[in-house]
Amino acid sequence: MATMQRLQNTGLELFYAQGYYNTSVDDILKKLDLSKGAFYYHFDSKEDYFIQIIQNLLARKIYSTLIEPIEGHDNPLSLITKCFDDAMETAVHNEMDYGCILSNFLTEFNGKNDVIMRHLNEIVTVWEVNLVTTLQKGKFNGYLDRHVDCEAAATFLMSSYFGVRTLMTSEAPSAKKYRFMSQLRQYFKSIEAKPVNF
Amino acid sequence: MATMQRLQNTGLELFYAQGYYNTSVDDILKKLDLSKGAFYYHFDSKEDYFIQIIQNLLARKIYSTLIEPIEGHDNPLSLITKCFDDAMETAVHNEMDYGCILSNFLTEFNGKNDVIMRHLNEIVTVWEVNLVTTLQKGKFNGYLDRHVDCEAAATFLMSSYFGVRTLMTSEAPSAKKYRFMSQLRQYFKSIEAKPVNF
DNA sequence: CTATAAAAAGACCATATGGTCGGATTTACC
DNA sequence: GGTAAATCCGACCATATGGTCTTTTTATAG
Repeated sequence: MATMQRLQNTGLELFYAQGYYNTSVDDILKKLDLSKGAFYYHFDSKEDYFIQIIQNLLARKIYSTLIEPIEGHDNPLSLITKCFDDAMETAVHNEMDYGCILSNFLTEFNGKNDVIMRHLNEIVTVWEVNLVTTLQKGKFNGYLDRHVDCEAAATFLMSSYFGVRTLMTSEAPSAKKYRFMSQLRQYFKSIEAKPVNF
Repeated sequence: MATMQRLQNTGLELFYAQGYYNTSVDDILKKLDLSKGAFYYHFDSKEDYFIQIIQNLLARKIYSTLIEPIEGHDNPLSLITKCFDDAMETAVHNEMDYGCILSNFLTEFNGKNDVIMRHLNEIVTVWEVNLVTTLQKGKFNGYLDRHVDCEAAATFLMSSYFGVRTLMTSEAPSAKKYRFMSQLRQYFKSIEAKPVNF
């Protein structure tokens, strides 16, 4: 694999596990047995490096785990349920889980680096737009109650997902997942299309 | 005010705004116009310093904003609604909001410092226990449907609150708050006690 | 084989960091 | 006023950090 790819992959790994500010360029170089020269040949700075990681790896990761799985013409509530369930199951089985990578970086860079924040927010927006669209389509197709505010539902879903991933990192992730999912279904039941009365 | 108090207050401020790893002891000292000697006279290390801040300031802060407001014999769903609304309103009006301080530190220290994580998790547990107790009492008093899983509801509430505070930091906090609250009420409607059929 | 450019090495630099330590200064108390 | 303890100062240290620069290696085309 090309050096540039290895650098980005290992960078994302370490930044996710240890945080951006708590991970030095030397840490990454040591892990790959590379030199400073190799690094600064491919990237202008640590910040430039991270931005490329965001665009090349993080964006795709979020897309493949949170966006693509909810596309389709089925009941969006079922798709979202399965999507969240799968994502959390991966986290549970990952002995070293550090929460939702996107949420973590949002927390780390908020108020500290506007450039990086813009890139992260772009990803958040893509997710949000996709969620809203999916919910609206679901409403149109008769899966959701027609009174549902899809923007609000999307915000609520994103919030709860970010939060539960944070909570899961501290204690009893499996129990947290189970409890979360049960209440997510409860919430979904309250916004799904009501059977028509004859 | 005593030097030790000033150090702790300013420390919490800066750690919240910039993160623990991204804030140096010198940063805090400069802001207070104090010297290294003063700092290391009162604290053994940066870590010891932070732990004292957690116990003296963070724990109280969480208690006064998230725990104490939901104590009482009224409808717990109303109390929680008002508590979250107030907390988020404070965040909205704070031009420089960095999210839920507890959630942020959980994210920053997860997998990096077990000692600090234990202290943070203790606070999380206190909050959780209080939420569960309040909900159970509410069920006993006929405010909640008798089928509600109170542990699950507490997890769901904590998750969504952590998450929405993170989301609010990135864009349109006021809109996010409004949307979140509307869906929180929706969820609450689905777990409140159902009127009895005659 | 050689010329050329891409890729990588690694010594070096300025600055920042957490932490130490001997001494100065302030405070409390007799 | 004198004394001892509490408080604070700031120079100093070892190490770490992001980044630069020159040199060497590697690959590739003619």
